[in-house]
Amino acid sequence: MINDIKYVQLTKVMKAMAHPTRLFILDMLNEKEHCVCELQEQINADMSTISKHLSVLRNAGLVDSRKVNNQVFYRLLCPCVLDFYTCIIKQK
Amino acid sequence: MINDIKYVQLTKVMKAMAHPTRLFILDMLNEKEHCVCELQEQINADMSTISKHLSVLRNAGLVDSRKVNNQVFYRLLCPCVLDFYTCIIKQK
DNA sequence: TGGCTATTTGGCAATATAACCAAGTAGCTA
DNA sequence: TAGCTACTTGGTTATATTGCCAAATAGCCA
Repeated sequence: MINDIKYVQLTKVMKAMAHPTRLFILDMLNEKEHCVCELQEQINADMSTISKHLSVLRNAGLVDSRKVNNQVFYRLLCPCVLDFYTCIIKQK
Repeated sequence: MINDIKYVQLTKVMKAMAHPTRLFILDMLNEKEHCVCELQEQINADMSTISKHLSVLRNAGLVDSRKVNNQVFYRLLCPCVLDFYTCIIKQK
């Protein structure tokens, strides 16, 4: 019951979103795709830290990436996750 | 920007939901309010563990509780969070 | 009051997460 | 090829989360 695929998958997505930097990245990617260095301009952290956050999001299936020359562009796969923002904020 | 109240609150809610047992509890509470011992019947864990999960959910503002005699009944405050389930599952 | 049930809290050990630095890889461009 | 830029990966340390047991609290009921 509690070990249903459903809960395992949902937990993975929730964990991926349970960090302010990653929520911020999702917001940025909702607007348009961005490369890692564009994300870094807005986020005060080491590029390796941002790269690791991105790989958490990708493992959860929330984003995808494509390489263009020596840059890597990330895009949001699941814009529905952002509807959640308004749902939560409204409650407060 | 990244330290906006928005992201802090959202992160709190996401962290609260980022555990299979807590997602399962939210599902159970969506059906109707339940006391801790009813939850325990469905969850293979120590009651103290379940109680701690419930306090995480309460701190995030997702559930509320009321005492009836020597039982404590929990109810879902924010049913909108469950819409998220279908959003995610649909993607897969 | 004493004992029972339901629940919460404290403490601890195991595990997971996060951030940085350093080093590695890949694709330019000179 | 050498050096540069963009990014990822490995390693380490600090911090947070989880789950159990034991003990505390609260409300019955005899």
